[in-house]
Amino acid sequence: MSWPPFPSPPDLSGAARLQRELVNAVELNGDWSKVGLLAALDASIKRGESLVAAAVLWDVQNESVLRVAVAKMPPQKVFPYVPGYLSFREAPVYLAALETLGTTPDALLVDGQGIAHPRGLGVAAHLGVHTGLPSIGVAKSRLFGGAAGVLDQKEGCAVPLCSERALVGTPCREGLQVGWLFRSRTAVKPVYLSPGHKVSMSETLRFVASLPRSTKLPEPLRQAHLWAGRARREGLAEGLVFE
DNA sequence: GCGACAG
DNA sequence: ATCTTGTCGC
Repeated sequence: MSWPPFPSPPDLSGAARLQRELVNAVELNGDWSKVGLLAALDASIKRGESLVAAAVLWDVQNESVLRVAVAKMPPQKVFPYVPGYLSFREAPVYLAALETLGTTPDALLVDGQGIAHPRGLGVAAHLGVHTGLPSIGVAKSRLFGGAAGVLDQKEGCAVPLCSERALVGTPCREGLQVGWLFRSRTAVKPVYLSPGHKVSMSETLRFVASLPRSTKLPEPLRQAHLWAGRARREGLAEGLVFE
């Protein structure tokens, strides 16, 4: 559970170059039926303050939180938020939180896009390729792709999220599926699911739909969101903050 | 030039 | 992402 440091490009063109290079390493297949340990990742930040990340180790079988780790990164070291480049901002602190967890999970569930990204490499896909771990992205809003059809209001329903244009240098043509629009709760805004790494399109939906959820976010991510916010507001120290 | 734009 | 009051529904 020790990974290389996460690269921090000097500018956006350098970041885009890295994304176009790493997108070729993304693997869109894999069986998640035996994923027992899941790590859910989310971050919280307030202007001028540190970026705080929470990694929640989730027991898939028992649907419970096993452990929670918190990591922080000083504002000066935090890459600016630019749509399309979120991984350079959040992945470094996610990596630190994962190391603190002390256990390598079987897979990652990340707050953000997987391959449903302008260059095919959202934060979930990037983190998956960097760590070699299977990953799925769950985003609360759209970055790339359009819904193929009308999404039913009923919870559990889904419609494909398809590419609005071809992505040069990749097999992605216009119209190719890049994820799912998933209604986690009846009459609630849907979430955008997309494969990150080592997972197929169908497994992405099957796995997320199998997770318990009381709100639009699957429970592991909701917990990560709560802990990240709590850690930031209450100034919790870095390290294991639960179990 | 204009609109879109994860967190 | 963050902040915020009221409001609606189970």
